[in-house]
Amino acid sequence: MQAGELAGVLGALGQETRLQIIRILAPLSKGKAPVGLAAGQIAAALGVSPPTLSFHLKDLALRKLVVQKRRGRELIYFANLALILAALGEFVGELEI
Amino acid sequence: MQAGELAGVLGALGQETRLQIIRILAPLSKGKAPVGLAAGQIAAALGVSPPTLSFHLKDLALRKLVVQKRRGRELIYFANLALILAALGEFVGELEI
DNA sequence: TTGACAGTTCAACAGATGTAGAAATCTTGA
DNA sequence: TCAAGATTTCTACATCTGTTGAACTGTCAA
Repeated sequence: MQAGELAGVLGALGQETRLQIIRILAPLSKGKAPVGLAAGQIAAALGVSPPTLSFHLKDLALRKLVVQKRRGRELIYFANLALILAALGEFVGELEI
Repeated sequence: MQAGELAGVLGALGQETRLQIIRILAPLSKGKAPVGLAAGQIAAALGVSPPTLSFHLKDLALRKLVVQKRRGRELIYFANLALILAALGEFVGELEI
């Protein structure tokens, strides 16, 4: 993890809407066959407008905290749990030493 | 952990200056006899002005991520590692389920 | 090819945030 | 009591952030 990168990850997760996005995607992003969730469904579930959701998804995707996959005309999003857990785990380890 | 509280903790840590405060305090805030660090020394170590440091310490103290103790005319700060690790641990647990 | 759907990008804006200088507060040592 | 030190609070300001409506892009179905 680069210097300054951890603050970026924590900051990205430290915003209510983005944290909710990760929380709703998490259980749908693991196991043998992750299913993910379409952008529109995330927006509906969270009660935010499409542009607002897209703004946050872009931020999360830039930091690779989510990944997207097209399915027809929908864009399916998945949480990158491996990266998130690695970042948090590294930080926890640093604090515990 | 209350709803919305986790985002607050992550957000507080997701700012370079505040994250550095926690990082510099962490090793000085544990063990049998935590020593902590005076506000002025933190400011000097981080290269930020006293008002700026105070602004961030207030934010961290409000969320109980740091605690203070007076020693003469200095205010010694300690990271509340138990709380930070509990919050991160709870979140990690939620993502891993 | 075209109409509708899904999502993003653009433009604009209010409000929040981070910072530093100046002033105020609190504590101690003489 | 008083001067100096340590830190906070006040004030001001530039920048960043989150949100929205409007416009745009890409995809599919008929």
